[in-house]
Amino acid sequence: MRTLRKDAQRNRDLLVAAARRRYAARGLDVPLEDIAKEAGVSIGTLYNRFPTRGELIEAALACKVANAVELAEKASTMADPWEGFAWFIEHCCELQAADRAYNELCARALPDTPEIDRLKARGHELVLRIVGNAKESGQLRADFEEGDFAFVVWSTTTIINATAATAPDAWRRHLAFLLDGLRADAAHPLPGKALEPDEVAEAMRTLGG
Amino acid sequence: MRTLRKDAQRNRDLLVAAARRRYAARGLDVPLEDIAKEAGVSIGTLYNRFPTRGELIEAALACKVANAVELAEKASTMADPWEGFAWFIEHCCELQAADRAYNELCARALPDTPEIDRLKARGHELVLRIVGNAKESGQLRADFEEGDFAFVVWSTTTIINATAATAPDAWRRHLAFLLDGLRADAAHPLPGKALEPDEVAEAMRTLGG
DNA sequence: CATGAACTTGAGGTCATCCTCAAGTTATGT
DNA sequence: ACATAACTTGAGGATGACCTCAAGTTCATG
Repeated sequence: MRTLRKDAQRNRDLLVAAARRRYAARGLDVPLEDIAKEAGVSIGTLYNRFPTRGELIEAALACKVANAVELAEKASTMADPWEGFAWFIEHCCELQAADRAYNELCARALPDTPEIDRLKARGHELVLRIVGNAKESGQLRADFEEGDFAFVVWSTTTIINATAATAPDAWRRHLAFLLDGLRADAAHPLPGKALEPDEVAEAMRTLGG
Repeated sequence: MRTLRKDAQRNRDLLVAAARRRYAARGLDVPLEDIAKEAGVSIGTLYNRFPTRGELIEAALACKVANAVELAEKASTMADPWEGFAWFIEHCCELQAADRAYNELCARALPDTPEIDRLKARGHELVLRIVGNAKESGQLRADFEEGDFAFVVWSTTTIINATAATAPDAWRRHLAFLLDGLRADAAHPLPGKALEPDEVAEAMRTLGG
């Protein structure tokens, strides 16, 4: 990608910032014309910089994904593995609660750019480690698998959306119930088997379309 | 409501049946023209019978709500209170999994007609009883409240949507984790306090709009 | 400066869905 | 069988979002 002319770069920055604000407030389906207006730029300019919807979403939100990966980095090195596991989940949910766009992203897939792929691979690796540590320490139930992780996040998305306006911390209560069910000493036999990583990816694609 | 002319009644029935099919397959946002076409009737006729979107949704789906209330009736009289509680939740989730429209209804509010109000009141009463019984028997944790019930249902909606195509029973695994966390012997202290019934209603309104 | 390439602009074409209404059709009661 | 109220129809106006492009403007470079 060649470097942009100064005015073009400025407009691009304005657009990304505007997109972040509108996405956070109204979700990923906000009309593109709203974003252009918020940026103080014409709709044509938006299309010049971001020919497809996905490119703008990625420019606006890739940093949020990086953010989540940082959380995972930290969680994976915490002294108490259960604390690391629970802390990571809690902070993922906080990200969702703070930003409607991120909430929707948890249930849609981002476009596959090299940058996103790298983040995904790293996140994947870290989740494996976090889950593995917590199981080894005997605190996380042994039948919890990596594929169950997506469920934990998905399980709070509707709650967060529903209660954002009236009781923005309500999801914490639900999460506490669920975490209690994930402790080793709570375990009862499970029905079915966990999803494989590619099944999780496929499921996200389903939701997006 | 006066009785309809014979042809009008027939068209109404066709419309309701068509709406059920389209809603179940594609969700509540399916275009009205699709429903009219599926019913083999013009769009004008649809508007004659159902001047507002809500009226058609109600005509098509009130029976599903009645269905859920029947489940609650049965659950509330089951011999083992924990079984009743878990059985009811499981079957609510099955309803969601079988019908995309019902899934969406769990997170939107139905219009308030006398019929719906009656069902809601009865459902409310039965949930109180189911939860009360399970707590009294010492199987359900004592800090679970009626307002937490909505969370249990909401927690599966995204999972059900995401996995409907690829792993239609995956939600059962998640629900098993959560139920383990709801057993009395799993209880750890909870953050925050439960939602009041009016807060739940308000939250549903938020999601719908 | 001057010139061309890069960039911006917004009116307007396209599309999908919503909803209405004037004209035509059908059921129903006498 | 007839009159009339009830009903159906589908073309088309209204809306809102998408996306394009020809004309105008600004930047960067010699």
